[in-house]
Amino acid sequence: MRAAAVQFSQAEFSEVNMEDIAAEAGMTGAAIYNHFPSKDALFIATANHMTQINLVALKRAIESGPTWRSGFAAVLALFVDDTTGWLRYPLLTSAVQLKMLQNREKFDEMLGLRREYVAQFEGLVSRAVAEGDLPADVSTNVAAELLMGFVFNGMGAVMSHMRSEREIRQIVDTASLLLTGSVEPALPNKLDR
Amino acid sequence: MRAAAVQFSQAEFSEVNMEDIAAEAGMTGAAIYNHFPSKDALFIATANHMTQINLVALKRAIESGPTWRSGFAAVLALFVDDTTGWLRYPLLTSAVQLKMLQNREKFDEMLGLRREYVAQFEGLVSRAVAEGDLPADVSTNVAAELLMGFVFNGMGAVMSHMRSEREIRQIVDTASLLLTGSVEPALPNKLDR
DNA sequence: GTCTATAAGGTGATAGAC
DNA sequence: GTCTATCACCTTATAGAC
Repeated sequence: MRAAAVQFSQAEFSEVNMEDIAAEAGMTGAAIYNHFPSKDALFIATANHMTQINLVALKRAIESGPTWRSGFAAVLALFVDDTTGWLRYPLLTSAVQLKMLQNREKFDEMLGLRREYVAQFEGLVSRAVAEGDLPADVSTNVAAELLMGFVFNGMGAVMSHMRSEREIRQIVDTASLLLTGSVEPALPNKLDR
Repeated sequence: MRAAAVQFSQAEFSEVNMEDIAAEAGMTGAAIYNHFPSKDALFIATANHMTQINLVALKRAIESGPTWRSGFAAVLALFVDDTTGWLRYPLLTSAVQLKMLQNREKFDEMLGLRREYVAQFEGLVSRAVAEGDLPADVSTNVAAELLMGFVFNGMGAVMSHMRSEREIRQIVDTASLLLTGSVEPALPNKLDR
């Protein structure tokens, strides 16, 4: 699945062939079929694995801060260290979204995970409203979808162009500035190390 | 090119075949080769066309407002009416970015256009600094890349899930709220109608 | 400028030996 | 569980009639 993630994050689904993935994993294409019944199944298993692992980190980060700002800063901080080892595949994340829209049946588990992501961001938005940083009449769902899109798709797109550690830290700090109005250090995360 | 844009915005490059595009345009696959020498060339021509048209609208929108907030609001307002007719292809935009990263030589014209987009957003950021809404030590380039990513990739991803006119208006208003702190009506644009 | 027919090349998946 | 060999299918692109 790691080899698949690497390949699927560098080219679109149809352009990645089983030989490429197998080579990355040190075997031949046919051997993959001892572990996954099809290319589709490998893609879905990999995407679900990545999404599940990152969901746990997302939940912990959001719960870690006393204010919505610090919680959100902790979410952004995940990308600096790639805490889970599965956060640096933004193009794979986009590919999953595209295929999910095209084929909702095959991606029912992914759709459930996506709803959990949105729920996490909805919690963040609710806290921002309670703390007086967003008006009470904001649509919690739309604001949550947007925050999630800003982080995973927007920031992800920028990180595709700028990949050095220094640049990623700058991207994260600037995103925090644009979205929360300040660069708040993600203290709880740092204590984890 | 319109037919190609429709198809390329609904599935990834390799999953769209020439017959699909031709059918959308009312011909057979072979006929396309009287207009474009290859599938790649058709994709690039379509992407460049879309990008150029939207760049003109982006420039006008950014220049239209007295403050950076109103300029940015005008940019967001473009998506409500799809002023150019070429703004509702967010998945095509993402696909272009992926292929551009993979094959920089073939996309040299697109890379030039992308730099012009960034320059437009850099102007917006500079004005925000001058107006005291962003600190002077912000990286103009990174902030501009992020704003662009938030709008085209972040908001685009949300619009892929919510496509009704009402939802798009709500997405745009909420994005304005999250990124500028207020929902500012894009007056100059409205006067254009 | 569009069509039908087809060549040429690549890929997912399977069979069967080890 | 991995390999080699191969099948079956699909797609881009071209040839040549109209």
